[in-house]
Amino acid sequence: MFYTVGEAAKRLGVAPSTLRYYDKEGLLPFVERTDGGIRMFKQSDFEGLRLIECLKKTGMPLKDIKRFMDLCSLGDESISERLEMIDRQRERVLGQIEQLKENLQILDYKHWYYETAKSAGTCAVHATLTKEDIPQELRSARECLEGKEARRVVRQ
Amino acid sequence: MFYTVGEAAKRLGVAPSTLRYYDKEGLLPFVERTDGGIRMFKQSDFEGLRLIECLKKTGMPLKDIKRFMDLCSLGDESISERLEMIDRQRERVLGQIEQLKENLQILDYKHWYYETAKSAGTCAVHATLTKEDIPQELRSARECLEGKEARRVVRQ
DNA sequence: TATTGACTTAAAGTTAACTTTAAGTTGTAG
DNA sequence: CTACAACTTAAAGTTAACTTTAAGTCAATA
Repeated sequence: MFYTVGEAAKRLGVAPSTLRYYDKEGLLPFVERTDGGIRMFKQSDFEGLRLIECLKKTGMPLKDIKRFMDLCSLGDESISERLEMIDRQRERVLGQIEQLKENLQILDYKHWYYETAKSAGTCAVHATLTKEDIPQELRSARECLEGKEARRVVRQ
Repeated sequence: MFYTVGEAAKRLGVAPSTLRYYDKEGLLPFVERTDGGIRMFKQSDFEGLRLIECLKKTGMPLKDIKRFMDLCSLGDESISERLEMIDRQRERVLGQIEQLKENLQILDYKHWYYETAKSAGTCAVHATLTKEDIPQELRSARECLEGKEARRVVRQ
């Protein structure tokens, strides 16, 4: 069972032009053609496409994804290097999640800030509040916004 | 105590040209100038800059950040709308974290895949493995890669 | 007061990742 | 066999977010 570029694109939720572009950039060396030159996406091609999707959604640039695909074409010689690329990407994703969680805390603080201001009818209410009025779990985000430098305690 | 654009940029870990660009785009309406036209970043400006950083790192486009800054300039009238923007961004971040976690599972599966192939010296080893050989927690990621459509069971 | 490094702006250049356009080809349905 | 929708490529266009360049100004130090 085969898919044309349009059908494959629909199944993946991307534009056909995107798949053609990826192919042109060398990300899809596994896609075969009819004698007439029409791309035929096989069932097994979607595994590669889903990995590309995964790498792209975790921020890997297309040229690095191409590098990975090139390694795949090299066969068993390149297993270690592919593993290294995967591991580096895993580390990056862990870092991204951490950073998003930190930024989420700032947004949580801002949510509280504007909820409070909305109730009071004015942002000026925050001048009347003390540290203790800030919900416990939002205080560190508040300090981050205040721009307290992460202090490094150095003892000699 | 004031900072020039270069000092502020260093403190924030960005290029001075970036801050000038943000200013030109209207993201920094709060930054004042000397008579000679030199930007003077005050301590309190850094709170705005850190919020911009937060919104940017969570994927908000600059034009939306500008919109938020414009709302801030409007004063208490715009509290509700600012709250809505913050809440929408929080939702987006929660979604981003979820998506990263899903993609992390795929990378975890690929890590196992290549670790196993590396030990065996060939990717062909995976043809000899059954579902049961795949670590429990990696099976759903594997199925995702295989591209099983999320099946909707419709009973009449 | 002269030097000098950091500042200013406007405008052009860069990069990634597509998307669109134009001109032509393929392959299926009637 | 013809029509027509969907395919093909190459090349140009788009967008966001900067960065670089060029020409000039500011302000702290010798």
